[in-house]
Amino acid sequence: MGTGTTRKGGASARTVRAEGRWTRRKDARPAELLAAALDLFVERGYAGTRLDDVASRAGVSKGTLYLYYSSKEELFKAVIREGLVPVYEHGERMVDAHSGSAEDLIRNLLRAWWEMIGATNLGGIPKLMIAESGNFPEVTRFYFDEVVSRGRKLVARAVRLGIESGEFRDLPVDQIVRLMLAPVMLMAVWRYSFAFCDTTPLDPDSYLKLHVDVLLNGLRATEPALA
Amino acid sequence: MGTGTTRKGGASARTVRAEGRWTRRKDARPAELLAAALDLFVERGYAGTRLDDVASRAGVSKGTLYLYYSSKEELFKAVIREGLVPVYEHGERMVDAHSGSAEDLIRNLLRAWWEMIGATNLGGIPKLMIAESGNFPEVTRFYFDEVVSRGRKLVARAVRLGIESGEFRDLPVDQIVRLMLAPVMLMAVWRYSFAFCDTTPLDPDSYLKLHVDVLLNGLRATEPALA
Amino acid sequence: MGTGTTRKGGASARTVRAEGRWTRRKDARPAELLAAALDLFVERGYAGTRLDDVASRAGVSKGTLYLYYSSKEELFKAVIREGLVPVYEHGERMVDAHSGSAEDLIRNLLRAWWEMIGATNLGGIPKLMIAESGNFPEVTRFYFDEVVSRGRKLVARAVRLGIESGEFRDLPVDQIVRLMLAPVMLMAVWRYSFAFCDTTPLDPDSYLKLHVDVLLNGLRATEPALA
Amino acid sequence: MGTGTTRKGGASARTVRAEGRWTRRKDARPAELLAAALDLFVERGYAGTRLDDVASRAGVSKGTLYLYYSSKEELFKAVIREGLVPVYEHGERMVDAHSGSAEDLIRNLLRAWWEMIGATNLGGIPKLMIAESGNFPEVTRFYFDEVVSRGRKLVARAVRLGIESGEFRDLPVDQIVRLMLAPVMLMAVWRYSFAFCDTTPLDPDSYLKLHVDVLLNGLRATEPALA
DNA sequence: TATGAATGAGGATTCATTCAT
DNA sequence: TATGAATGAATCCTCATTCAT
Repeated sequence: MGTGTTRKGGASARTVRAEGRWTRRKDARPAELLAAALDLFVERGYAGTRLDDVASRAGVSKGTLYLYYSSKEELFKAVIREGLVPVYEHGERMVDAHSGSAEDLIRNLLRAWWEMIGATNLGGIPKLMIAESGNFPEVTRFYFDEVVSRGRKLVARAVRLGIESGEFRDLPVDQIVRLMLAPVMLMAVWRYSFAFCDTTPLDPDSYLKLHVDVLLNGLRATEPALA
Repeated sequence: MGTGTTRKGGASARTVRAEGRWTRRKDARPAELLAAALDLFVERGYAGTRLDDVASRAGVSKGTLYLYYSSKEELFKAVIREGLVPVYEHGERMVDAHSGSAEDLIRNLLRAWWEMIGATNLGGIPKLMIAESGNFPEVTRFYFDEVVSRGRKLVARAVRLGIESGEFRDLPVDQIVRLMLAPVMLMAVWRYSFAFCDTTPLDPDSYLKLHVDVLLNGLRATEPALA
Repeated sequence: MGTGTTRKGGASARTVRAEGRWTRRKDARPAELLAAALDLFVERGYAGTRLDDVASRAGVSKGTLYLYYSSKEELFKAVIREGLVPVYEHGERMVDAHSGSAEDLIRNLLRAWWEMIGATNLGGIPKLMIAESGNFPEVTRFYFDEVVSRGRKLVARAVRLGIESGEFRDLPVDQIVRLMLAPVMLMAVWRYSFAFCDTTPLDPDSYLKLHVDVLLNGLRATEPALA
Repeated sequence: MGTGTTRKGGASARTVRAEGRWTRRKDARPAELLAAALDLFVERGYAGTRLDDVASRAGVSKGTLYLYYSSKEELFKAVIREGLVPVYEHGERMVDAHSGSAEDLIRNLLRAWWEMIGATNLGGIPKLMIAESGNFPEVTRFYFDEVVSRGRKLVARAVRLGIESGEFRDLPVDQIVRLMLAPVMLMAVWRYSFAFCDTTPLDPDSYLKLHVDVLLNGLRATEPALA
């Protein structure tokens, strides 16, 4: 998987002779391993995943794993650490760069989250982290600080913008943030848990749209009749 | 451990049911076992839970577990099966008996869910089921059919009531149902995953109140400005 | 092995019904396991010994070992700890009780050491400890303090007796002690290392006799020529 | 490590042997490798020593080891084979060349053994061989024949000289030989096992002197009073 | 019904060995 | 000649399950 696509980027292929096959391989390995591990951890949980399976899904032998990660736990930590943080860094730049209505910003944020995380296999990480929180308190704390908290802060900035500009009513920001995130987060979790049972599956786009519409409508300040 | 004292309380039950002196005990055991198993499964996951620990938490020996459940998997299934179904039966009777506004019904349903499930240790079951869905497809299907689907239907009836009565706008019911459930469900999952990291914890009551307020406000039909 | 002989002690066999078969078994287990472990550790070294082999030599399964010793290292420690210490306690009582010439005491001590340790399979412990000293510093220290040091002190008391009574010349005691112990110790080590190569094996009794004769003769005070 | 300096000394050897520029190096490698291997084998035992560590201590990569020794076992054999044999050849020439009293010869032999073996890191070989005798019977036999037996024969010649010349009593030679060797041998073994625990360490020179004094005194023929 | 000793299959981890470069 | 990435057999250890009492 990763190998094929990587090779496409012919630019680097030009230097193949200089780097040697192994060099290219060695550089690609960690990413391949993490991808395989993520898939299996999400599907079967930490304990239910055999390193043998991770290895063979990544197309290497069991021993090779240990050249890159010194234990199953380290592999798990790497999956969590390397997973979402980069995406959130992107998100922060997005908010920094924004100019326009809070409403637009929120729409964009939630949509971006879905597109970059929820709809990709990174979306399995929240489920994984929920499942294993009890067994890895330190990793959980890392995830909470680096992902959950940052995500909340991101959205909180947008909400505060809206309140300050008068777009939204003045409601407790941290609660609003949770209300905003819950449906998207849960939809991601759902994909990796109950989706296969669900005979009336959701269309993510329209669900997302409805969520934002209803929520923003509920928040809107221009609502004299309802107060 | 708790066994001795429990037996005491069985004195009256013994005469009432006119059964052998072990009957009360026999009935009580599974409940104790299931409670212990639920707690541990939720905390550590299925694979991470040792039957030894379940047994000692329930105050019995490991062998005794096998008198009641023929395998770890059966114990797990029982935890799921006996857990939420009775509560949902209660919920159905609640909707059947309701007369009044859809708004009130929804308020009552969500509050009842929280009080009977979210705030008790039954609230761990959704987390557990999410975590183990990949390893137990059949149990997951059972849970989905008997719990998730029923819950959705329950809420769907209330939403439809509101639409029919003109309280709510005419929006896709199944999506609205999900929007309604997501925050409460996630709050329950949170209690068993990230809560211990969260330095700004939520007050469930005010959060629930806000959720219903904002959501119902967003749904309200009297909203000419938004069309 | 241990089982059969244990059963002989009919006195305890009388209470068999009361104790049950397992009880007797359970009590005997640690000793059986330690005996098997000692033999194999001595023969193959720590790393070269598989717990599987220890178990099957003791007539139990691999898992049973772990009911008594929580790891291979703990088993090793137990082998060392339970091995020689009791014998040395016996030796100390021997010196305490002694009255007579220092020469006799030394003869008795060395002979007793050989009979109780060197000639039994406890004699493998010094070899084992020498071989593994680098890998288990703490155990080595324990062994040194509880066995080596005590043994030296024991013999030192006897030597000092002889010097004080005028039987021996006044020579550095700690060096004399080492000279006294070296041949017996090495003979024990030899049994578990090179003995199988040695086509001219030693008769321990006559060797021991010669050692004591030559050594005591060398120490003797009535040696005008050497002063 | 030592490589650079060693290479320097090879300048003349290169021209003498008229071989490729790597020849000197090629010859040097095994010595470096054997030295590294000896140190680690002695410290940790055969099984406890990783070839990775041997390689890095010798300053080469793991693969390089295999250019010189086809397996770990071959490396071990080489360590034993190349270790003491040359020294014993030297010892034999020493006895051949000797003229003088048996007493002097024995003093010289034991002192030479200590200086060339016991006090150097070759002294670890006896410990190593004791520890691994059970796992390498063939190597043990080699060692026994080429080292132990030769050493005994060497000393036996000296003892017989003394008996024939009337210096010593007529006692069983093979046992006397063992008595002679035991303290020095054990002192060497000690350095690599319990020395680090020993708070009252031995001065090898005075110990050796005392040993020879007491032993030879014990052997002396002019002892009418003691018979 | 209750116990807990015993079992052994399963999986994480290590490390000697190979081999493409 | 030298490297070090890759391999997989070997072994420790865990824990669900059994069964004699």
